[in-house]
Amino acid sequence: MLPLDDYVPYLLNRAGARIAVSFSEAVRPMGVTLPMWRALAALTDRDGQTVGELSSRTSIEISTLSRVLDGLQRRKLVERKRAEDDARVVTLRLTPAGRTMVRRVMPIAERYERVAIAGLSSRDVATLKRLLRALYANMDGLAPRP
Amino acid sequence: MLPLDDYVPYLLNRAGARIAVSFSEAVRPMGVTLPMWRALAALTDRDGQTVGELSSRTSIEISTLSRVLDGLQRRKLVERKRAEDDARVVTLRLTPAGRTMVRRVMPIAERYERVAIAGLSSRDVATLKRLLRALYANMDGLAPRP
DNA sequence: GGCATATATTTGCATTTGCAAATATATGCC
DNA sequence: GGCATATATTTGCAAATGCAAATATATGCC
Repeated sequence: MLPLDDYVPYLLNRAGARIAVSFSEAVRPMGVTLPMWRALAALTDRDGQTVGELSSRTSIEISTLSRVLDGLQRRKLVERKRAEDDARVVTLRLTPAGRTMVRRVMPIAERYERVAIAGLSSRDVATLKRLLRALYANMDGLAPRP
Repeated sequence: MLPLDDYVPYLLNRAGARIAVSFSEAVRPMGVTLPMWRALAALTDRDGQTVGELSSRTSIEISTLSRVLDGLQRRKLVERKRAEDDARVVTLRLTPAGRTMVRRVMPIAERYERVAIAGLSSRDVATLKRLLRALYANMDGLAPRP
């Protein structure tokens, strides 16, 4: 039997959790949480996503995301608007303040990326990203059925 | 600026969270949660650890772990005992029922390991483990100061 | 057009979490 | 030995989470 710290799922969660805790602490002074940052970053990638799209993209559970959006909206970083073509969906847009916040937090995110991969060759980094995507995809079939 | 899904911290959390959710679901019928399983597995590696040791080893926050242990003790899978030499610490031991539970859950854990790394060469798996350990170590300096 | 069914989002509620305070014991110093 | 300080664990409490139910809107069929 493998010791706990030879299991990929454990190693993965352990590393992920540590980075998450550390990054959260770093951005707290700016008044954003990690899920908030994920939402802001994903909206920077593509503005005007719906709540459902953003949920898939960020892997934030949709009811949790709804409340994260409450916070972002209250702080006027994000705008919610019922879509014109399909009023079941709500589209999300960064406000100018939201974009400013992204510009302020981005350097921290980049610093954490750099710290995380410090000492790894760029080849290693490429491999790591590839493997993490593969792992995620591998779990597709086993995810809770909708 | 990188899109969200090129950031290592994001890829890491995403993959880790998906495996965690899926595994949790798989072991729920046996009445164990993921943190419970981690504790049981770590105690299988080495019996008689203290609560603090187990907390570091599993990366479960110590007050959370204390409550996880409440559950494991209530279900008679783990025994708590004040250490004889230093009565500040509590040592933890698997009961026979605890060992039985480990034997029952182990195949599921092994299946998840296999599914996670499906399609990866054994070289890739070795690389992945090495990189995940490196990442974890890299965050050492940035972790919240004690 | 009106009703039944489908999809998207939010809200209610119970559970889990983590920090900080409380408790228990140990060690060092007088 | 007794008190001050240090270490280990548990408990109180508030915040975050996820599931399921409630709400809002759409679509298909008659």
